[in-house]
This record gives sequence, structure tokens and C-alpha cells, in this order.
Amino acid sequence: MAGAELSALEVEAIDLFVAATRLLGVPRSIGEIYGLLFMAAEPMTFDQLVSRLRISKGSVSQGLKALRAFGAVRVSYVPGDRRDHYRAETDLKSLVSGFINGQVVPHLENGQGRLGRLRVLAEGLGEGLAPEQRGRLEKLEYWHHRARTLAPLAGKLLDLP
Amino acid sequence: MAGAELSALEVEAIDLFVAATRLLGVPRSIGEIYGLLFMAAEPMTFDQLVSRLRISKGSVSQGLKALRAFGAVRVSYVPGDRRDHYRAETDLKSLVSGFINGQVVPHLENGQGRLGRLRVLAEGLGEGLAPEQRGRLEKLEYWHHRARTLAPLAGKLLDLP
DNA sequence: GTCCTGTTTCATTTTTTACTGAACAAACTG
DNA sequence: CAGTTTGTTCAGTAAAAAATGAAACAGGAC
Repeated sequence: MAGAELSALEVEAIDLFVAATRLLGVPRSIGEIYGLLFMAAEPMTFDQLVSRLRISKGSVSQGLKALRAFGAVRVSYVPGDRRDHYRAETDLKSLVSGFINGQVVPHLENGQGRLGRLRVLAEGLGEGLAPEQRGRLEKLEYWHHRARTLAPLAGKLLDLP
Repeated sequence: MAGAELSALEVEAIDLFVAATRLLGVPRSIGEIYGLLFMAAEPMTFDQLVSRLRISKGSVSQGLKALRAFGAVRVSYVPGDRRDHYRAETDLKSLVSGFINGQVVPHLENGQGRLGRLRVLAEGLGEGLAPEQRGRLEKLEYWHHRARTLAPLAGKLLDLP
């Protein structure tokens, strides 16, 4: 019933990606799934992930959903098999762009709303707003603009140097 | 005993920075502290932060420690006052560099170690390593190299466009 | 020295987040 | 069609992270 033990190589690779999830603030199980797929010589099925990683179906389902959402795993068609087979996307540019679009851009967008409200409050205060505060609000607008223009370029950046 | 209520402007600014902490994966209290300092017309003391934000001394102490660690707050000297006065650093380049150096670079450094172990394991396998796996390991080395060379440039990037 | 004042530390509690597993749905099979 | 396989959802639970507050500490002031 249980899948094969993980090899030392797989364990080490998974460990590396699990460490990366800390930095990125995504759940550990996502790192486990991506790590195993990354080292796999060929695409793996849902139940292989469950049995080899020994995590629940729920976690695998949620994890794959998230990974698909930002393009970090792809589904391969395998003739004669009804199950989906998953493989890791390994193009760095795609991964970075996917992450930015999935995790960062949405935040920037509702930052838009917050900034708007802040601007309204500031206008309401008129002279009640200290010059320092006015300057800070300008900084914020500038930061936000910076982030919004640079975010889409993050992937492309990897081409240049 | 309690500090003045937060103004609507302050609440909104704090809210914005608290939202940012989610994205960056740092504790909420750090966003509150930075947000309040950011909107403050002048530097604030430890106990002002405690009483106006109504969070514990422990949180303020830890939060300021972290913020100082990556250069997001500075301590101002105020003549005749024994207390430290804190102000927000608002130079975007400094903030970005500080964050990268504090949160990202350490991760990259111990990624170094993990990669080394992975390399050793791979060599031990010799022909037991599938060509796909060999390719993946090369990708990893490349990614890591990329990250290490680009990380220090992140701040400078903000000069250009 | 003792007494303040300002800050840090850390064991405990609270809150948040991620994981589990069983029930469910959809799609295929014979 | 009934039965099976494949994958999803979600309420409950477990684990991790953050906040609290009391105690300890540092360094002036007296």
C-alpha cells in the first residue's frame, strides 16, 4: 500500500525546496510536492505523491492546485492512463513570473485601494496634515508606483546579466 | 495611562503596512510599529509605541529589534531625554537592501550547504543518476548562482528605470 | 550602595495557519 | 446502468507562529 521510500537524493532535494517555502511564505507541503517532482525522472501521479511523501490527499490536492495556479507544475498526458501526470516546470523565468503574478500583483492591487483611502483622509485633513506627513504620503505613492511598474519586469530581468 | 487614540490617518497607514507584512512574511506587530512610525511627524519613544498601538512591551521590543536589524528604523538622539526615539527609515533602496541582506541572503547561504550535499549524493550515485536528474541538478546550481549574483543588486535596481 | 527608568528576555497563552481524513462529486469502465 | 477510479472540499484538529506580561537586567541619578 505504501509507496517506495524516498531516496537520499530525493530527501535532500525536498529539503532544499521546503527551506525555500519558508522564504516565500508558502506551506511546507507545497515545497515537498515541488521538490519531489523536481527530482523525478518522469512525471508522477497524484497517488504517487500521496504515498511517497506520506501526506494526505487533501494536502496534495491543495498543493497541486496552488502550484498549477502559478504555473510551477504542468500536467502531462500519458496515453492509456486516466490519471493526470504532473511534472515540475523548471524554467526560472516562468516560475518567477508566475509567483509574482500570483502572489505579489494581487497585493499591489488592493494596495491601490488602501492608498486611495489614505489620499482621501489626507485631503480631508487639509492643513491638519504636518509637512512630514505629506512627504510620507508622497513617498508611499512613489513606492507603489515603483512596485507596480517593476513587478511585471521581474521575470524579464533574469535574461539580462 | 493609555496613549491617545490613533487617528484615522494613522489607522489607515498602519493597515497598509500590516498588509505588506503578509506579503513579506514578517509578524503583524512589525507592520504596526513601522506603519505608526512612518506616519509620525516626529520620532517616537518605546512607550509611546506601546500605549498608542496597545500592544505589549515584549512585542514592541522584538519588533524594534527586527526593524533595526534590517535598517528600517533608526534611533534618534534627543537632548535631555534618556529614552531612545525611533523614526522610520523611508529610503526605498535602503529598505530593500536591508530586507534582502537580512532575510534573503542568509537563506541563500545555507542553500549553499544543501546544494553541496546534493552534489555529493549525485556523485555517489554515478550512473544511477538519470539524465533528467542530472539536468535538474544543473538547473539548481544555475538558479542558485543567479540568486546569489542578483540579490546584492536588488537595491541598485531601483535607481535605473 | 539603593532606587528609579527604560528596555530585553523568555515561559506561557493566544491566534493563525496548515494538515488530515472522511464525505462528496465527477468521470470513466465494462 | 452499477461499480470503480480519480480527485476535490471542508469541518475538525494538530502544529507553528506570534503576542503577552512578569521577571530580570542595564545603567543612570541620587
